[in-house]
Amino acid sequence: MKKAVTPAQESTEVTKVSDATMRGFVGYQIKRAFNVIQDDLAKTLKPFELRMLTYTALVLIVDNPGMRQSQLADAMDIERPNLVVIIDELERRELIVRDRVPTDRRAYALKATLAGRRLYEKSVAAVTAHEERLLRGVDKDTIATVLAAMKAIEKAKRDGS
Amino acid sequence: MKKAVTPAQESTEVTKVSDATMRGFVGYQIKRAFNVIQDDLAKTLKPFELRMLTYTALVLIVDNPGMRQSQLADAMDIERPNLVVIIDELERRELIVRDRVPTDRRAYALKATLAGRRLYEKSVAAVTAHEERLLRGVDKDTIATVLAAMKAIEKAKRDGS
DNA sequence: TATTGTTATACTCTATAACTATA
DNA sequence: TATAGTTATAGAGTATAACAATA
Repeated sequence: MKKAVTPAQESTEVTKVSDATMRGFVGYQIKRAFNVIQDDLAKTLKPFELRMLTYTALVLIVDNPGMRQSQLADAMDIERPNLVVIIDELERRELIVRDRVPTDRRAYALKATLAGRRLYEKSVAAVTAHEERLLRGVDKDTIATVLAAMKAIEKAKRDGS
Repeated sequence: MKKAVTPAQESTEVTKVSDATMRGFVGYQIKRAFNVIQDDLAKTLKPFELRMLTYTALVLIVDNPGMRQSQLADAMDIERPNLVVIIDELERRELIVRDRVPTDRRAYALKATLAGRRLYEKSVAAVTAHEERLLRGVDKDTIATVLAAMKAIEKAKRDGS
């Protein structure tokens, strides 16, 4: 939720910033873009009282009913303890339920309620619109290329460690 | 710094997770890749006692001597108050100095010290190697496409607000 | 009045260790 | 012993309001 640059800051005597050095710093540019996305997404999800993490969890649970928390944490690439509060929040709002798994009483099978599925429908539509807004000016092929590159980065990590 | 998936988690009866729904969620994939980058970068910078933010600030100051804090915050897309602690840390380590601007005694001109420039040289080399490692498997053209897409997302934000 | 840098503060995300109950 | 989920906690990033000094 950053404010726009003020005119006063734009017109100074100092060298225009550093495209030269930072151009090669891919992580820096991805961070900046991610901040923009995260910021706009937060605004988009606010009317639904969801955040990126609660939204992602809800979508994954609706699409994969019966999923366990450890599987969901793995899918979301977050630690189990951090997922607990997310699931707590969705359960408290009665968007999902924790069902005990009969064959393994340690685990929960996560399922969306009707209210959860309804919020899912509305919020997915809003997020789709949000992404179309931010990605206008980026054609379909480019988006596919970006997604492939993001997966390649994840893969490099898996292979390297 | 996530651990690898255990074999036990990989072989379950639950549907393999949801590429179908999440594929369209570009922000989700960028977030995952950014987490990987951030994580690997943190390890890369640890020997230099730098983090992504302190590294970025150091690089920008070395390349743009005389920059003011408000300009740097703007370049880094963070709020002024959050930059203060970053600059404090770099100054405490004597990597940069805050010089009063004679023509505007409210502002500081930020400049790197010799030690700062030396750390810059070493850390930039390490970060370059880190990015080559993570981006092996992504060709030059694709990287250029990704960078252009990231800038387009930033632009969409600027135009939209 | 407005801007630069600052302090204080609060919220979110992330990560680890240690616990419980089950397996 | 190991795993699923939990609790407690700490570190880092981000955002806003309010202040002093200066313009």
